[in-house]
Amino acid sequence: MKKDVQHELSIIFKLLGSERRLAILALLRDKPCSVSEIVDQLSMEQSAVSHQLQMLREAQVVTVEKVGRSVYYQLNDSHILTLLNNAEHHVDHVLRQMSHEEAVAGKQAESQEKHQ
Amino acid sequence: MKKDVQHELSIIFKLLGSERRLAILALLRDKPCSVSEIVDQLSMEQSAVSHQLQMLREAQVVTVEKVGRSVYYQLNDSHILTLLNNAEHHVDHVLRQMSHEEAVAGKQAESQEKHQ
DNA sequence: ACTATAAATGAAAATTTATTCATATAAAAA
DNA sequence: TTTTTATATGAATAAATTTTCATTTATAGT
Repeated sequence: MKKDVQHELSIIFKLLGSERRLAILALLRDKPCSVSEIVDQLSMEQSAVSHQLQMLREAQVVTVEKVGRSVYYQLNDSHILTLLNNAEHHVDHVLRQMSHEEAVAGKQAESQEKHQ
Repeated sequence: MKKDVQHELSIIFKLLGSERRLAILALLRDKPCSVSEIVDQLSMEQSAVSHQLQMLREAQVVTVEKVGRSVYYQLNDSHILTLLNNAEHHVDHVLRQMSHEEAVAGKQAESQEKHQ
C-alpha cells in the first residue's frame, strides 16, 4: 500500500472512529441538517458540533450550504455510505459471533452443572 | 442506527484509524507475521507492537498462533479486507479530487497572470 | 537447571484529540 | 442601525490514546 494512501486512510478512519461523529453522520444519512438541528438532536454543545463538522468538512465528507442564517450540512460522499454499510456488516458479524459464543459458553456451563 | 452498533462501529474505525495499525494490517494482508517480523519491518518497538496487536486481537481482527517461541498473527476477518478496499476507493476519490482542484487552481493562477 | 530469546503486560510519561469557554463574524429581525 | 440568532474559531483545559520503560512469562537451546 502506498504511504500517502495509508495516511489518508488513517485520516478517514480516525474521522469515523468517534461515536459523536458517527451520530452526526447518522443524522445526515437521513437528510441534510443545520448545525442547530444537530445540536438539539444529539444534545451536544454548539461549539463541539461546529468543531466536529469542521473536521468532516475538511475531509470532504460533508458539504455546506448557507440558508438564511442557518448552515446546512449534507453527506458529500457515496463512498462513505458504502463504507458505513460494510462496517455495519462487520459489526453484525462480530456481535453475532459474540452472542453465539455466549450461547456456547452457556451450554458448556449447563453441561458442567450436570456433571457435578 | 442502533446505539450498540454505533458503539461497535466506532471501535472498529478507531482501530483502523492509526497509521501504525494500518501498517501492521498491510503486512498481515500479505501473509501471517510473527511479532518480531513486524517489529523489524516497521522499525517499531516490540512493546508498542505487542500493545497494538493486543487491541487487534481483542477486536477479533486478527488471530494468534504460537509456533515455537514465536507468535504468529494473521487477519481473521474478511470484512476488514472489504472495509480496507472500500476505504482505499474513497481515498483515491479524494486524492484525485484534490489534484483536480490543484490543477484548476493552477489554471486560474495562470489566467490571472495573463490579465495582470 | 541455566541462559537466551520472543512476546506480553502494567504503569508512567508523552502525545494526540476533544471539549469547553470566550469571543468573533455574519445575516436577519426589530 | 442596534439587537438577536446561528455558526465559527482560537486558545485553554480535559480526556483519551500511544509509547516507553521495566518487568514478567513462556519456551527453546545449552
